[in-house]
Amino acid sequence: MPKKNAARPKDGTRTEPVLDERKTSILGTVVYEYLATGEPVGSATLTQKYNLGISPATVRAELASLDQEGYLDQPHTSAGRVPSDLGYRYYIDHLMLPETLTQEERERIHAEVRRASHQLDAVIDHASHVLSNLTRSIAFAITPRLRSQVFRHLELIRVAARATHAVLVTNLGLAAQLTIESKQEVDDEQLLRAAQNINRQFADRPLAGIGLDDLTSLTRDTPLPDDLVRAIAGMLAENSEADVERRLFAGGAHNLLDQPEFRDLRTLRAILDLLEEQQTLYTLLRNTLQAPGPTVAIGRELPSADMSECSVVTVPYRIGNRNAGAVGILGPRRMQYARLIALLDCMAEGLNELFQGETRRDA
Amino acid sequence: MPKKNAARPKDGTRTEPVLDERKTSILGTVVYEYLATGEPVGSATLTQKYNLGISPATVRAELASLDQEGYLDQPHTSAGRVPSDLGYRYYIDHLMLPETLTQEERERIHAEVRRASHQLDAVIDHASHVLSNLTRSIAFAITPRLRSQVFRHLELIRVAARATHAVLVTNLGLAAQLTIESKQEVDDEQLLRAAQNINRQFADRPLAGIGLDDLTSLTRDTPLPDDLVRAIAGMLAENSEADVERRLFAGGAHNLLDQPEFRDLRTLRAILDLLEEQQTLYTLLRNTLQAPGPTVAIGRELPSADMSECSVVTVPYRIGNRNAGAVGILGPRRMQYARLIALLDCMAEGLNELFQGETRRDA
DNA sequence: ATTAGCACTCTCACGTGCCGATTGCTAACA
DNA sequence: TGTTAGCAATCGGCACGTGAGAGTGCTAAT
Repeated sequence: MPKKNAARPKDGTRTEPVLDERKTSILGTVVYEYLATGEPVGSATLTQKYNLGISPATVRAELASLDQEGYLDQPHTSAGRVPSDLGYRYYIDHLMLPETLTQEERERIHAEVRRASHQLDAVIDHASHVLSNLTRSIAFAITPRLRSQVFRHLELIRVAARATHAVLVTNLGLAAQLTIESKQEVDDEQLLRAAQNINRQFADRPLAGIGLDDLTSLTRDTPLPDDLVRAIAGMLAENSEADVERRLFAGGAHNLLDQPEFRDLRTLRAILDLLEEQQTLYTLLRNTLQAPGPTVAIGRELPSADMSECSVVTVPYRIGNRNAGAVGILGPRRMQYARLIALLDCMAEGLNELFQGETRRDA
Repeated sequence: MPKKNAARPKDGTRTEPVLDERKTSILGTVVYEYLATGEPVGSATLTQKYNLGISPATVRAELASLDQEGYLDQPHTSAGRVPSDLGYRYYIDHLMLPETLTQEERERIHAEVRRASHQLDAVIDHASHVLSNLTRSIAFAITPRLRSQVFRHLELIRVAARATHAVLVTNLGLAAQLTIESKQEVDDEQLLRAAQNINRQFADRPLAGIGLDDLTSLTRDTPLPDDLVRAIAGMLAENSEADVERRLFAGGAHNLLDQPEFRDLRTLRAILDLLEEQQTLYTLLRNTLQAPGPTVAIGRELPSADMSECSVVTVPYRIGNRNAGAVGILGPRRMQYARLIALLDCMAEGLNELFQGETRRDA
């Protein structure tokens, strides 16, 4: 048998193509069939529904081999085979045909994205809802990093002698909020003058270009406490220690109830916990933010053991040329990867266009 | 038998006390026992565990009577009795003993409320999380009405020729956002001057006292389009047509998975839908906002048929002397009403104190 | 190397029968 | 007349057994 392991380089590939042609074909068919039906696939089904040119017995031998190599799993002795994490991985990296949406679908998604276009939170929220309905999975998204936005206004509010509330408004209308505790006391007058200075100096400047130097020089004549200035700078630069976390939107849990994978209440509960806790999903999106395109994580590839029955597909969106945020979906491992990737890509593209417009208007 | 239907007036009472003493006693015992065990209550249990002074046969007769009058239900022929909506209602209105929390519990709750005290959204979010864990139910809450807060700053951002984004900052740090479409075009200069005027005029004024008159007189010399001014006024006055909806925080769905009532996936799904949709819960809280104390709605008393297996307890919280928002919990009808009411009361009290402090500081 | 045949294994659905819990009824009783 | 004891009847739930169906792995033949 000729081994056609063409070493086509591919982004995000984690497995080398090491299976011979026949194994490849059988693995691909098993995954395809299982994605379609949800039933474990046996040798009979394979030979009857697909023209493989070999007998069930041979298929069985190959299945046993793929099983042993870790690409397939067997729910129980007398059941067919089901793809393992590795099997899905191989399928996605080497076998899957990219799906293209119809023009109508693309336009509908783009139209949906534009609908709530004037409010940033609403855009991201709406996008995740649309995705959730479209994919019948959990969809989640984070708002753009501040550094991809343009400074508009900073409001400093004294909430207590040593506590200041900072509200940041950008070109996209986002109001990032942060409460800062300072060691020294501040009064309204100080805050007002500092805010005036900051606003005058930074008006319409991209946040990416504002550093601590700018701030300290600015507030030299309005002596705010050092730690307060540093916190404000941290907020603008979106440092991780300043916990100005971008908001995470997640929804669509009810879609999971349809999936047989979640009949088990324990896994369902784990996923609901995950949604409430937010941190895990947030980190997940943040980590894939620098990826050039869609990222897929399958089962135990995911950071939490609670998600071992799930897969996550994420894709970043851009503002201008800068990756700014990301959207993703969380569903059972048995998901229509090709279609979901296409949908997510389309959604990201819609967001890109939307934000492209926003920045152009400001440039 | 003497009928001691003392007509004690009570807030929120919807049923008259019409049952004789023995029926009352039996109904109360059934509810009490069912709340404790979750098992349908039969005549044997009642006579053995509680000293009623009558025989099982007599109890059976009374149970049958209460059943026929609608206070009790029977899951199936050979099962004990379970309280109906009406039964719970009667219990809550006439039989339930108010529960008082221990000093330690009260202080822990108050401490929790104060923990995230400097950011309004965080306060409400945190409160609902605490409640959710404490009650092992779904907890939800809405942020305070604008009219109970004090104007701090209004920022007007031009997002398109005919679209303006308004960000309102109050003494509590809340940034209400609203995108306004106007018929005429506006430019940055107009918006800037209008915002300056508004901010100068309204600084530190209670939002409750700001009306359309104030606004129109203000913007007379900075001619913004009429509809834009009206929209801003609507935003400040929090008119319903300006959909500056206060945010709803809801969480704790995973708690429901423990409850046997939600083993049925359909009802679970309905509740998850409800949480995502938000409008129903929002309206629920809004409608009970003017109540003087806790409000209980049981099963079919609730506005949605999907909640027929649930009960909701809500309680408003105040800023100063004004009802400003509300917190609530949603759980199975079989809930520890007395305890939950005490917890909610305590939580509301904590919020009251917190906000009382906020306003005093501003006054 | 491939294939047909076959025995084996395992799950699932279904039917059965029994147990326990509870009721409503009736007749006796205070 | 209200209360009680006794009793037959009803029903849900559980354990058990059984049989069908699906699919495998092995072996021997091609």
